Amino acid sequence: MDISVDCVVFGFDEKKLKVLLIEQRQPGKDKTLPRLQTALPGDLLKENESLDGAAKRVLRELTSLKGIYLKQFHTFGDPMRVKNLKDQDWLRTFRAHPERRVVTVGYYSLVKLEDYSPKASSFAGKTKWIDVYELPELAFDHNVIVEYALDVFRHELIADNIGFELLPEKFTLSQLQHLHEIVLNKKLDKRNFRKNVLKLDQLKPLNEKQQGVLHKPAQLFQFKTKKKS
Amino acid sequence: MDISVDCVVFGFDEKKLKVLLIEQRQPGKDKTLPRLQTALPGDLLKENESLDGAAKRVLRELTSLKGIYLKQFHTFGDPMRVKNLKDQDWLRTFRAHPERRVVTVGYYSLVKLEDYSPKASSFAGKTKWIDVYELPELAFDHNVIVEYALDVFRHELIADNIGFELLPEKFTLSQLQHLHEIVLNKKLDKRNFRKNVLKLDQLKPLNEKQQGVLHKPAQLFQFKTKKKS
DNA sequence: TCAAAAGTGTTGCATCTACACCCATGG
DNA sequence: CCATGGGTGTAGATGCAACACTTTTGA
Repeated sequence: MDISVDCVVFGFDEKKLKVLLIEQRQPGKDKTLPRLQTALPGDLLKENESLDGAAKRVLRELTSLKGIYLKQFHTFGDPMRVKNLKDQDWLRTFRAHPERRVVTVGYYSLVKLEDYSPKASSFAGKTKWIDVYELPELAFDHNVIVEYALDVFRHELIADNIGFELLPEKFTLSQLQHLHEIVLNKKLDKRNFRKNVLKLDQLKPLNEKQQGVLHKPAQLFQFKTKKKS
Repeated sequence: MDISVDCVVFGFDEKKLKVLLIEQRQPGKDKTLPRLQTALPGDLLKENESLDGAAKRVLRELTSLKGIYLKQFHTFGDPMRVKNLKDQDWLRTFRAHPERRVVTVGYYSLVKLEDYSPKASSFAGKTKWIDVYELPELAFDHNVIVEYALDVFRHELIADNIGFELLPEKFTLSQLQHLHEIVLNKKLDKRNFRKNVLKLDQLKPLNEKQQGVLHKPAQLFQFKTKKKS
């Protein structure tokens, strides 16, 4: 039995909440056409690696960012989760033991898109940001895993206001609010949102304003400091 | 690499919050004295078993109760978690591959003590209920696992009022309140507690009162119905 | 009649929601 | 000077915490 980690990497581009996916053209075998496989980044756990370590490694292979928000949220162990035909065909192209059962530990991660640049080196396939609300069919049970991650993320966004993990280093309150609105899928009141988020005392106003916008430039803020939970 | 599940089974006896543990005398090897090993119930995942299935099986082997509250809460994968000496000695007494690394998926469970009766058949060792606030040193990282479980349980007790899962079928509001007080480790106001818990509309008052108590007998309640989350 | 826990409402305070107008900037 | 989003305060409603006395039963 194998163990893997899969990472649901969320990013935010001012309009959409996105998930980082790996797209790979599956070589056509015999008469069948090549299929496009889309999957979460993940990998088998190495012999001397912790779970968190494996998740970090997977992230490092995707991007060179450090200090990214990363959290284990659930473990998926259906005995059949990697057994269906198209997934098996695909696994055979790169796994030593494609037929083995795999239990996977799900992590979700929040990255600042402004800093993100894909690392070409690793992950043979191409990485792609895809709107979380418009996901294609993914490999294995990865659609389920993303839904689960999103669910947990929403709860933690409300409870811990971790939204700024998805925004640039310096951001405006409107950006933060838009993010919340998209993740939670509902409109929020501007004045109330600002009161609430400022009361949490996690944001530091900067002596700096937005530049080059065609309206009144907004105050920029910065995330104060890691909070202990 | 192996995968196991470990179950943190909580029970409540009107005074204390307890955890069900397995106690086994570890045969002394050579000159050393026999040691007492205390551990969470758990087992390796079988080839065709889901994680939830394995957790249920472990529970079934402890007790004949069905329909018990059971929830996955975290997965523990430190590469060294089963490697220390005393744990290795013990593992050698019953594991086919004691040296193998084990990643374990933690479940916690709530059982009604009134219905509980230990199943002698399985788990060679003896089962024991131990106060969660006075745990001895447990095998592996089981102390950490219990702490984690307790933490999650507290949050879910507040959020979902799952307390009645630990009480007899019929219970009084005072019993429920005492349970909350012990789990959360703080005193609660009687009137407010009753208002709150009744507002949730999960309890059905019965046409029945406590019997044989030397004070005004209390109204009995029953948990209404499984709520969907 | 005593002891022991059951049961019950109200008030003040804090929090949340709903809501509309002026401001600063770039074009 | 116009368009665009930025920024701000309040009143009313709601929710929550604090608090004390009467009731019922068994002994």
